[in-house]
Amino acid sequence: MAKRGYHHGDLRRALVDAALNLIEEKGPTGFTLSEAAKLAGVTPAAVYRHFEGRDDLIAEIARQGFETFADLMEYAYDTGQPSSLASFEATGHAYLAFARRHPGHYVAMFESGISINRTPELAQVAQRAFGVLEKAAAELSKNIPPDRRPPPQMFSAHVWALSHGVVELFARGAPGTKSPFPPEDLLEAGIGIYLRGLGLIDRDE
Amino acid sequence: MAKRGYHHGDLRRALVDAALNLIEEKGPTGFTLSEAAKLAGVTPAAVYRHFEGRDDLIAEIARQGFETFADLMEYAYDTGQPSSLASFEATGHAYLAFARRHPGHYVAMFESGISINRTPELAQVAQRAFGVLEKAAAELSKNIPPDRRPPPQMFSAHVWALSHGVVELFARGAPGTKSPFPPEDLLEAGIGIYLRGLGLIDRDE
DNA sequence: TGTACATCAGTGAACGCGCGTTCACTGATGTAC
DNA sequence: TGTACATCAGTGAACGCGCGTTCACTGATGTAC
Repeated sequence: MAKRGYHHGDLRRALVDAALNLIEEKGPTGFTLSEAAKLAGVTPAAVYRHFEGRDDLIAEIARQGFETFADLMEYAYDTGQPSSLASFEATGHAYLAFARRHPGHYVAMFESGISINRTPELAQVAQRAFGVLEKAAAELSKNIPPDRRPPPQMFSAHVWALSHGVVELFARGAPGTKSPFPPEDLLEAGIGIYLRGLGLIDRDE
Repeated sequence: MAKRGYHHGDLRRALVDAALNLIEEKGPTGFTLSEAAKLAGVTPAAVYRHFEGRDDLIAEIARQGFETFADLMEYAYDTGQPSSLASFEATGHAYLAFARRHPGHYVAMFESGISINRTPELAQVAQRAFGVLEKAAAELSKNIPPDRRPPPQMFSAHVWALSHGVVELFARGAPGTKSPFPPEDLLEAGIGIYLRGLGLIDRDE
């Protein structure tokens, strides 16, 4: 058995894990401080030794989520280099992969209602994540003739919106809104068509 | 003053309006039955004369929302006829216009957690709305050579996802996630690039 | 037109519940000597 | 090695709150005669 600290060992982490499970199961609304504490085998009051309160716990989950998210995006970007096209496509895949593999984090980040500017630390790590997408978009856009080149921020926004929409509508157990296509295929095809529209992929490719 | 019914006149409608205002202001979480009743100038218990409970009230709001949404989509579609391209683009605009003009309805429909299959009536009206988009996509796709034509359901899914993503990320007062572009422009440009990618708009147009 | 009656929308009090948060405390762990 | 002490993570009881929902009721409105 791993070394334990004072009493519980690593309650902070245990609370984060418990809260993640609850968020995954019941959505951001279904999560309560008390239940997370109970899941971690601890009194609700104990939570206050590690977090300022409910919102602080959610914010910490979001922060960890953005951290992982940014790492994945950066890794994907590097994987695609030196091709700016491959890098761009890889970040798109990474987005969806993150949402699938870390649904609780994703919810805490985008649906929990906590502000991305809640703390400077949170804002910074979120910016790191989005920065990767923007960088990939900026480099890719250099391949477009200047006269028909949309602002790179615009087209990273497009990819982000498409990815987010696919996640929300089709990648979740969202009741009643099922697609006949796997979300991965849907997103990949969508980005492919989009890039063709920008003239970045050959029409017959 | 308009004719009043028994006591309140039209409490059912007043409750829906009150709930809509609350949802717009505070999100789906912030809405409570008691507060909606209070806003309508009535005791919480009175709500049960008109709705089975909290969820039933939300579902009714979603139903009305889908009704309006479907009407707008159909109107937009008709406006674009006989050009399938114009019809398709018009439904895209209608999507965003609806989300902007009826934010409370939009939230009740897509973010409240109520299932689209809660009642057959709700499922039916939702299907009517999405059916317009699918029809527009199907007609448009006839202009694409069969060998490079993606399934029309796929491409209505793309437009839906892009629209939803733009709404969620950029069209709302979502804290911290602002785009330097108006959501309308963002969506229009995105759909334009996408249609170019499908070969439905000339590259130089 | 006036009276007696039926209807039923809305009242007001009450309920049980779980929430987030506070507080003085306890007792296991780590540390100094 | 053993003892006295300090630390502080977690306890347990309590709080005030607003929630959704129920119930017997009341009294304004509509209707029959």
